[in-house]
Amino acid sequence: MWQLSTKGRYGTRVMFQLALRYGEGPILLKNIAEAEDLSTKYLEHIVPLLKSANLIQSVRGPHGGYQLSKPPQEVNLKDIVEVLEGDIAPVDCVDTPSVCERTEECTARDVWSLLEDKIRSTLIDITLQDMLDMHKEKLNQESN
Amino acid sequence: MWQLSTKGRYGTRVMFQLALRYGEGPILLKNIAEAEDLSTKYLEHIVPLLKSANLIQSVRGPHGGYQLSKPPQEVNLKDIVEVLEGDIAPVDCVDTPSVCERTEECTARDVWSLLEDKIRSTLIDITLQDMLDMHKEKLNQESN
DNA sequence: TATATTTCCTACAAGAACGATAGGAATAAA
DNA sequence: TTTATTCCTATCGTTCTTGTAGGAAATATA
Repeated sequence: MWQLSTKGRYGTRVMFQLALRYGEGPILLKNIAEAEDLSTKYLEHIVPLLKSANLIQSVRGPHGGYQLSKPPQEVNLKDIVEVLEGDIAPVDCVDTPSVCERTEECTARDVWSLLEDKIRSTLIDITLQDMLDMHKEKLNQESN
Repeated sequence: MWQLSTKGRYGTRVMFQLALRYGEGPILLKNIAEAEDLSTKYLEHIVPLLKSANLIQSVRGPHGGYQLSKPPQEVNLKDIVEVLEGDIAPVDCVDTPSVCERTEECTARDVWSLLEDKIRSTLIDITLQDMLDMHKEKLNQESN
């Protein structure tokens, strides 16, 4: 396929929820799961990826939870997707030429490389703050 | 994952080979497989997708094979990838809102939709003729 | 210190997708 | 009638996906 797995999809939504509540201290994973209608137990499987990339911090025990390591305007989607899904490139040979002997002569690889550049720059251009702004804009339009 | 399957990768390379030999009549699948170092038997599984989308035509029996339905400059990568991999969108809910009840309020979906637009326009912009040109350019550079 | 709360870690598992291989039917040229 | 080729269907092992489950470790609070 050509699609994000639940890691990428759910993980992004977790980051969005943490951005919504940035500055409020640690947020319970249970609350995030409820807000996004996801399984807490499954999120426990995904969240460590975000933590190991230092995108979020955790606090254990009562009053614990998760919070962003950096303010929303300093976190972009490329960072998030990359840690959740692996390389951005649509084919392995773009980032890891050694997987195929034909990489040098392969014109197909060249176009996938072009595509990767576009995807990467698009994702870099979107920060969590942008998502917050989009969210706020949506709420405003609803009330009109 | 977030990557093209062999359908998308091999299928694109088949289209490239057919573009290389456009106008020469039907090309044997066996020859394409050899040129791209792929399994003929496996390509037999992929090629029908291209045919059902009318991107290529087939001729059965001796002197048979496959050829492009349209000249290389009229075939773009979006057409190819879409028929091989399905929807271009990185998540189902962008093209098929009914898969999730949260589509209207979901800001994550909004950004995936932005991403789809970029991917789609990038792929539309690249034709098989562009790939032929890139290939030719490469050969020229080699000989210098 | 005891308890409750929360993250963290590991194992398990059903189902789907992936990446083929295999055999033969249908078609058509020579 | 033979041969070349596409076409169709079945099968198969492996990996990935999408979870569930149970408990260990850490820590705030009473």
